[in-house]
Amino acid sequence: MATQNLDIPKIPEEIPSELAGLRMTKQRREVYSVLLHDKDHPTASGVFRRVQEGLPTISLATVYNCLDALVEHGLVNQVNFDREPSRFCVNQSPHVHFRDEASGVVHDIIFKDGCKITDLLNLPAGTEVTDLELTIRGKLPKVF
Amino acid sequence: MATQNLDIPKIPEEIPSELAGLRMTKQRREVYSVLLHDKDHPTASGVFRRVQEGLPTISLATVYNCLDALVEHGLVNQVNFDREPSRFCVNQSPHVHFRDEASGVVHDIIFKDGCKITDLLNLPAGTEVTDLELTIRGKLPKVF
DNA sequence: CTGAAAATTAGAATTATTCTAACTTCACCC
DNA sequence: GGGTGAAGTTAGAATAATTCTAATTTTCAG
Repeated sequence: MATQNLDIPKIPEEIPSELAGLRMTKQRREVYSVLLHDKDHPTASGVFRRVQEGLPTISLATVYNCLDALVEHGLVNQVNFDREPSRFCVNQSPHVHFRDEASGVVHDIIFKDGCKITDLLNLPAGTEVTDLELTIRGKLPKVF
Repeated sequence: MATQNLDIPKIPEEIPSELAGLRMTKQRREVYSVLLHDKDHPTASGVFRRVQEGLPTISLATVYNCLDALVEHGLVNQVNFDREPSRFCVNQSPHVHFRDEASGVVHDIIFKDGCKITDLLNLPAGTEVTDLELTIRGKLPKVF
């Protein structure tokens, strides 16, 4: 099942030796780099396959470790659709994930300016939201 | 003397023999009944444990089958938090799931009147939304 | 350089879920 | 009621994403 992104990504030339307090080992750098280049929400195995091209000796466990570390430090988002394998994308401006049922493609959807989802909800006053995940399934219009 | 109340059905006396086009076998009825009674988003194993009290011979596979059937027919919602085991609740008015990080408890949160989440999103005009899942993590205020 | 801490690795273990194949129950028709 | 085919249930095996373990390698501070 392929995925793709509606936005055109910009790729930083160089990843520094430390990011967000996370030491950038060559494995982590390669994993992060794969996600920066291919913004199509790959699974851990997908990342593994691509990273192997540059680092043939890397292990799947390391890919999981690296993804965990990157997610932990806020550099990467972990996206879950139902119980399917987790998918990963670089963390950008807040966005939600839309899966087109016809093609299976996952698109990033951004909010309209100034819109906050929690404004719509009857949350108790004073509730502190630390994380929020919205996934949508549907059909895109013909033109897409 | 034999006990006399073994086949008296639990809680909602009148779950009909068919619901939403789904034949209500005694296993499905019991699973549904558990979810109607305990609205705390149990996992499949949790449902299994509770259903066993009334139907000691039921198998875990059947619980999964029943939950699938109930979800398929729109009577039950399947809720996924990250990669944790799926949780289940009876389908009611549209709501989102809030997990309190302090207690781990999952709360149902309803929308404010007239609010539609898709109004906030830059979806291509004409996009048809078939399903939508919003999960939130956070901390409730002290008073809760 | 050296020792400790952190990271990586291969493979085993875990676990929620699905599959399989045999058995049972059900609904319908005679 | 009894026969029949479909639907549902069951126990146990299989699957697969992820995590764990224990051993090795790399990194960094002193």
